[in-house]
Amino acid sequence: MPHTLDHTPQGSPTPQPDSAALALPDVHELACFRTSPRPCPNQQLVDQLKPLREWRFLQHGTGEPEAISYATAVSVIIGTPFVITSADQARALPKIGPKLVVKIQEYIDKGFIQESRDVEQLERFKVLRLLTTVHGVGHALANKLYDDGTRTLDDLQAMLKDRHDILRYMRFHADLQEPVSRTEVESVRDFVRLQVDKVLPGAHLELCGGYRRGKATSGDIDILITFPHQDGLERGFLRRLVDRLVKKGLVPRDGGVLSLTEAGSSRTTWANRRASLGDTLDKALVVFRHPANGTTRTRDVWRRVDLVVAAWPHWGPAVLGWTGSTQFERDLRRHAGKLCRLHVHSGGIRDKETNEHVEAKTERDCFRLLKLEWIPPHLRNADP
DNA sequence: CGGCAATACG
DNA sequence: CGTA
DNA sequence: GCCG
Repeated sequence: MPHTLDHTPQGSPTPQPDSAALALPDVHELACFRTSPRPCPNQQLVDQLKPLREWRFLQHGTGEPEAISYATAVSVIIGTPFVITSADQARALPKIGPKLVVKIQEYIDKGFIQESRDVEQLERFKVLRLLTTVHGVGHALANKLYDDGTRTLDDLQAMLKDRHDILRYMRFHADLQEPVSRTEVESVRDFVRLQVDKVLPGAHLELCGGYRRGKATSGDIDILITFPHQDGLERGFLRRLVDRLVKKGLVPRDGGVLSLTEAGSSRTTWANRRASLGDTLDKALVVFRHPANGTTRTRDVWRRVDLVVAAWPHWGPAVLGWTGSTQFERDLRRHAGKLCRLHVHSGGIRDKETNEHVEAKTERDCFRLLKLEWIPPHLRNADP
């Protein structure tokens, strides 16, 4: 059983008060067995390790071992419910090996990590971070551009004269870098809901992503849509919604739709072979015009919105998958594959053997299927 | 030394 | 390769 | 980078 809220009173009931090794709770290696609040007890340490993690992401990409190792290590520290005050305590944590122990020791001694400060000063680090803020520019292209001399966003636009998608996107880039407050996220959802209801009434909208995890601000806005108890109504809905948003001027016709995939619709409108293999979600990544309101917004602003339409029988996995955080999802799927012989993805849960879909209408159904204790969204902040 | 979450789409 |  |  996981440590739910293990208040370990530091002292009295311990047999040997002289021992430095007071009974501290074990920290599970998987984020889906831990609670990950934000901020966490070791927030300052996490803040120090964050640039090192990002640096590896920028150099190698998010899927490479060099990056994953740091992501998992930082995630473990986030999920550690006590303040780490010694190298021994660090060494006892899963995924924390010799290299990380040295870094943590340095932090305990000095309150900072020199390599972290050095990385933040690196020209290459700063520029890669800047370039990858552009939609469509990942670590590979960013590194190539840097090697070719790119240092600013103007440089980038000069270098990518043939990438019309990226050039069109740049018109909105400055707005899209601004953090979005929770109240603004809710306002955008209300604007979207208005249009959703006109396309087809009866939809249920749910804000996911960082917002649902309780973050004070969000980078983009994840809106999940379903039609409760009405399997099938969602087919073709997203295209009609996006068409309407474009016609209304809420999404720029020229470059406002970054991508539109209709995996769920195209597959099921074709024949009635539902629930067999990999139902997927329809999703649209758009640039959304959030109209001025005269008070908090004196002008229209552009916001990144992800619209995701899920069929009602797969609502649970959809909400679970789009709530995150990234590390929480990784560990969840690792656990599912390792112990439950289940395939988990945002479009559904399947038995690895029979390949059959397992119904999960709610998020709690997913936790139950995976034999996990419920972890509320605000304790799934397993990434810095 | 192999594995590290997942995978469709453009 | 880049994105969620 | 860490683990089995």
